[in-house]
Amino acid sequence: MTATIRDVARLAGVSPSTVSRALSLPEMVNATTRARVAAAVEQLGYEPNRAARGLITGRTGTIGLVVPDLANPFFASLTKGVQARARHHDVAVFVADTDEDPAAEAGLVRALSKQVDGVVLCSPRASDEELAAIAQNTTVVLVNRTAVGLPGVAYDNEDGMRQAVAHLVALGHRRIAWVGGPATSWSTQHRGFGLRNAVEALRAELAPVGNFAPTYEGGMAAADQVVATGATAVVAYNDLVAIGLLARLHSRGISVPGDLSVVGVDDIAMSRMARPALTTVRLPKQEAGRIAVELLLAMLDDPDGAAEGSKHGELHGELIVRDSTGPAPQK
Amino acid sequence: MTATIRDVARLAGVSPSTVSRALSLPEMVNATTRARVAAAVEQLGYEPNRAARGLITGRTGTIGLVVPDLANPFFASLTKGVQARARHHDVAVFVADTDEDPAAEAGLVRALSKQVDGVVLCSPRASDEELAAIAQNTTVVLVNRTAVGLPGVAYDNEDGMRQAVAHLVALGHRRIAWVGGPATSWSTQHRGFGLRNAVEALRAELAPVGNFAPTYEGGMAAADQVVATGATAVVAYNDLVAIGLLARLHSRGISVPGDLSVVGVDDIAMSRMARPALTTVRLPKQEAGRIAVELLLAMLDDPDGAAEGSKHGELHGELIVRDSTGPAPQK
DNA sequence: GGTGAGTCTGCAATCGGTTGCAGTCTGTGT
DNA sequence: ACACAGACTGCAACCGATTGCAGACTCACC
Repeated sequence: MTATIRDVARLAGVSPSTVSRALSLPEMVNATTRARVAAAVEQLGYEPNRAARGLITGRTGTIGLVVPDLANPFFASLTKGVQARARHHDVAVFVADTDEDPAAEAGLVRALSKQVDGVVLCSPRASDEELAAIAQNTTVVLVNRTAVGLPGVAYDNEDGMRQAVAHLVALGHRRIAWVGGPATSWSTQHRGFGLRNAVEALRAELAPVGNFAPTYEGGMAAADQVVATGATAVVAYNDLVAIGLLARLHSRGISVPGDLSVVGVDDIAMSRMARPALTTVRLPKQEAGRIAVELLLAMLDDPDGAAEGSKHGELHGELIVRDSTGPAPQK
Repeated sequence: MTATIRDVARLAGVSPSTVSRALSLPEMVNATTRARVAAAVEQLGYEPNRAARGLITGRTGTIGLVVPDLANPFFASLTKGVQARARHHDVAVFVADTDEDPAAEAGLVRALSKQVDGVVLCSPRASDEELAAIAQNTTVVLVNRTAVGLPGVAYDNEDGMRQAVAHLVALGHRRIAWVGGPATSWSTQHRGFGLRNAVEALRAELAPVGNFAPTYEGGMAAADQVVATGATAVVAYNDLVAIGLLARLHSRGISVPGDLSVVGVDDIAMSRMARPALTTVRLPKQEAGRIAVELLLAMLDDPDGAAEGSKHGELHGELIVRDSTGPAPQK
């Protein structure tokens, strides 16, 4: 059906080996031969069979991506970034969605690992030990978190929280509530930590209201507790939670930002469309995917990991001020 | 590194052929031998190398999915459905995002087609001819549209529009505006058609305001024209457009649903969170992905297409009434 | 006991490439 | 004229599976 390397060889009047070399090690073959091969390749529209190549080289030209939930715009953007960068390197991407089920992750990665050269893993909930076990048999790059000994790309959450708090304090807020995401989530821990530091440095006060699902519903559920803290501003785990807060606050007749300022994290598309438009810490999502791919491919090209230094990527957020934050209300 | 079929054979004291058969054609091998093989497989954690198998069978156990934009929640849901169903069949999915560039599609599908058994293609803009050309060399299932001669799964847009119009007419609306998406989009054409029919059947009046980008910005841009038509209700191409409308109407001080009722299509997550919560025609998105996969796999198993009858899937939308529609204002 | 059918199992070819090794050819230095 | 290095190229083995074909063995039946 489709042309094989033998067809090309016949047409060019050379052996298959020469064709193979002309394609992968061009400097090893005579320029005129190379031209004949190129012509034959062109004429037949030949493209090497990846399965056959992979069989002998041990590389598949494919990477895997595991995310908790594709329908979450944060992960969708991440996937876009991974995908675009991989295509740029002529690498295909298997996407697997765990449906927010951390237990399924290990199995998925194991199944994937047989078919790919490496995996970009987005696993906010798994423990460091679980991750280490997974990385035992597969080349893995973490994304959106770190774990000792494993390469990864993550956000500088502390810096992001510092920006948010500085903004709020400048607006006169002194007591700031914090709606955390799942307690086991890496981001929850780091954002909480960053927040505590920032608040302390600026002589304000933090009022954590506990852990909630990282969803719109989570935000709705948290809203009343936020109000009860008496805080004049709130930082939410992410934008979905912040938008949930907005909804519940609105229905209780609490004005944003008049009575309460709200800050999210992520800057998903929806945040711009919320009412009031959400002030948030924008995280470069596609960028994270891109860097993760680069990291992974670099590791695959250099399995000994000589380039230890570059095994971590760190990305910075940027505060986007919109309409959900304003001056603290006068007592 | 990992166990091969030879290792298993040696451990079980049989030939590789027998191992292969024990796994793929169990009834061909003696029960006791089969048990020995099974034990060896278990002990070694053997799993057949897909590349090697694909080389000889010509099947890769992989399908491709091409979508315009993963960041669009509609396509993200679709992808989830495809992905879940494929995993259920132990088939991996390559995801490719064309970045809303119809020109890139053909190339992408061609590149993909070398590596997969078939492709689920979501291409709202391409012409029937372009699709036919693509399907020449690859097994393709269309999704979210139809084209003559090609298998696919699509929504019954006319039925959905009928539901929307019936709802609006029941609320007393007589003049209904229609904000179309891209003119070349299959869905725009079919929704427009369905709308005209429904409006005519119910003795109402349709006021089309032209074609806009299928985005929030598109909706913002369309809003003033909608108002200018004097309609008391508007059906938007999709939810993103509807939410854009909501935003612009709000900033102009036009009350929804007091002055104008708004209906979207899709029911993306964001619609529930809009203010007012959006009335919309819910399209079963994951279901579409699932059915497309089933269709594709069936075609692959039966290349002659004996099962002509089942080559099309049709899905129905369901009107979800929320707060953006209400009684028509009294003149 | 011999024959034939039937059931398993193994041999070896094959899929489409890649690569170590050896051979050919050309050109240069002496 | 000869030896030798260097540049290409081809042969053949190999990656890890699947599968047509044939051999081995069992069993029943005549």
